[in-house]
Amino acid sequence: MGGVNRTNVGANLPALRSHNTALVLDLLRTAGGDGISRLELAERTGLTPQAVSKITGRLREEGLAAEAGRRASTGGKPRTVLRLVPEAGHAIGVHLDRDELRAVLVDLDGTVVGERCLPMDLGAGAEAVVEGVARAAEGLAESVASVLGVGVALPGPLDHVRGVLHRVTGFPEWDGFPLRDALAARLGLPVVVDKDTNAAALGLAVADEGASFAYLHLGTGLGAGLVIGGAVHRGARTGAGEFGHQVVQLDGPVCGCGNRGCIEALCLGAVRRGDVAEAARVLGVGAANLVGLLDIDLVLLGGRTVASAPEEFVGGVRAVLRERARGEEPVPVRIAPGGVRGVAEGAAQSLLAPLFGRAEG
Amino acid sequence: MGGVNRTNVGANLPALRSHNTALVLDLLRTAGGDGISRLELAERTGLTPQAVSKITGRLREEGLAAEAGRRASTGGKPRTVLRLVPEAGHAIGVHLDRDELRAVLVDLDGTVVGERCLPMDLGAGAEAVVEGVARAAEGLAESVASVLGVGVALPGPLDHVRGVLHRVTGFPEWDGFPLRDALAARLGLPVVVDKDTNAAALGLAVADEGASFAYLHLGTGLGAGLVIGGAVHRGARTGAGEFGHQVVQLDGPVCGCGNRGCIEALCLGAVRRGDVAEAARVLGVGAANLVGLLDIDLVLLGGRTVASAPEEFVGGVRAVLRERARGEEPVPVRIAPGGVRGVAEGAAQSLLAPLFGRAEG
DNA sequence: TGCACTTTGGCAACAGCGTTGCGAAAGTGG
DNA sequence: CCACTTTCGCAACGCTGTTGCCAAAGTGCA
Repeated sequence: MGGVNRTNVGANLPALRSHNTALVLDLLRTAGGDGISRLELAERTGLTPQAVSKITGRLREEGLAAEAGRRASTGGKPRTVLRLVPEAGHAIGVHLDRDELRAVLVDLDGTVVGERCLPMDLGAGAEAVVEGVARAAEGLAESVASVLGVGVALPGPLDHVRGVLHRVTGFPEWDGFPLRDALAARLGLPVVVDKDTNAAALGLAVADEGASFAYLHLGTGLGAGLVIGGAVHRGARTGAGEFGHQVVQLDGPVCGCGNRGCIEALCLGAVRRGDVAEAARVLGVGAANLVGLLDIDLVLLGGRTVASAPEEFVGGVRAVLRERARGEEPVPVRIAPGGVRGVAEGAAQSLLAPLFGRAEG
Repeated sequence: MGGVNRTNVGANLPALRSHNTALVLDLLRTAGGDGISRLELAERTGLTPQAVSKITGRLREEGLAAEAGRRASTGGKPRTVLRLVPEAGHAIGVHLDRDELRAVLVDLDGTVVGERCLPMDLGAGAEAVVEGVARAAEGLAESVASVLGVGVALPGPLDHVRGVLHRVTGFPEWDGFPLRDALAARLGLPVVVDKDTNAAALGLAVADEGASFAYLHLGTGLGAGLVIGGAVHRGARTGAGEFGHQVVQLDGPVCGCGNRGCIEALCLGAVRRGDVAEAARVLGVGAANLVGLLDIDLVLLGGRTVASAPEEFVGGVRAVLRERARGEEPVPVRIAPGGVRGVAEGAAQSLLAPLFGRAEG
């Protein structure tokens, strides 16, 4: 995690403070509108009530937290409920898809408070696209006092750390383009670039803290976002989640990637033939492989193709997982919530994540 | 990490102190016999030289670290080299295989300073096996002042957190046996139970700090130990690493697990037919799937079957990975160092790991 | 041989973290 | 109305890494 977590770096007092502050903010966020009391925060964090009081005191001074009524008494002074002040900060998330641009403005709570959607050809060239994204972001940012930054999600492999695109599938002219720096220079704001499936996974990870799950996205291609222990796993070269080109059929039909028997080729081939049941079965075999390998606790499905026959896909994948579980409780399969805005919302979350101690995987 | 890392728990001063201490100890360990100076420790940890001096001062008082000569001067006072005192602590690692028991005594450095190996039938019943392990451990512990604990590694699924066995493959009588508690009660020492592949992976992870790799073990079965970011990934139910029953051949030959087209069935089938090249190719396809999914940076091979034809297996797996890399630098494939003692050594490391801030994945 | 300079690393004072001790505030229940 | 419970802030505290400073221990040139 960001401050003190999972790193081989020394910790000092400021790091300790920001770690605990982020922890409290995260609990305030997940508590949502119901709020949470100081003593509950103390129990959940393991800190003493006094430490929580100091931390929440600072947060209230900064305007990030506020008192919000009180609980019923249990025989003594009733607990004061605290809540996050969502309007204290905003972030912009942009989903650059092949044919459209969708930008959302979210508050600290993750609630969408503004949205723009316009047609956009990814092949129109870097300058035009950067300008389009910048205009959309500026338009959204106008309505609020300050914006933490802009998260951009798009298909294809890229370098998440340096914010450089590799080979956006079907658009070779983007190869090597430093999207993050170009956009950051144009907007004067922090920018984070991420793969669309990872952004979607991050958005989904906000709800279930500490969970491990896979988000399988079946649209014009097939990809996955992996969340392990609450953090998006991107791998050493940000290339993790290459789910579509997992081989599940030795010497099977040739795939566009050059290999044989990739899930993507088999799955989309079946869809093209109208055999949704077979597509779901192949997807299920891949999902079962993934579940077995990583021992995750949830599989979420999304993407246009899945959306066209959600129940068949969920049912088909679920059947394979149940069969493989051999009597034990199978891993649940669900449609990913969030719909068409999921990727853009997740992209915005990549800016909010550090604030809540959810660092890079 | 243990104290402050990757957890949603609050941190206080003692946690901060133990985190930094563990960090310094870990650097002292990886420096090995060469030692490391205070200023290098400061650079590597990001702490100030003064903080490092205080920490190493405490370690020297406790006998865990010592001065070991000095570096050449660069124009001023030469740096004093510090090193870990390996004899300051020991741990015992036990590898319970189907037909033999191997126990090692290692010091803080991980060096094996004692070993016992005896035939042992896993089917001889819980009491007999526990007693055998206990005697071996006691025999090894005699020679040193104090032992941190005992790590036991064995095949088959188990609950690493609670130390309870599930279904040791081929030995149904072990189902549900609380091995950790039984052994801890018998020995009066902390005990950790782990799957053999995970223990081997942990042992290998000690060398490469922060690395992500997969250890593929091909013996009488096929399993994997996954190390992600320096920590062994066991998954929610300690079931991660089910590599052998990844399906890579839809509707392929039936496997012992009931599915069709599992890597294990295909791979061992080929070995049985004497077709090592095909076995290596199948293993390579599985490895490539894994590399693509997790974007790891290394594949290590081990186990009796691999050891019988190491170059063919490494070459075969490497060929598949190179083909899939499509021109980019392929992920390296190597034989896992450690040999027959690797699992036992890794089991011992699970006791040492917390001391060096390497916590449970 | 001596002196200027560089580098290491310990001593002491310090700021800031969560913790502890304690008491005021704000309820319930007889 | 009073005893009791529970919440929560103030103040003092212990301990962390940090900073300022200086002694120690080398090199290199005159």
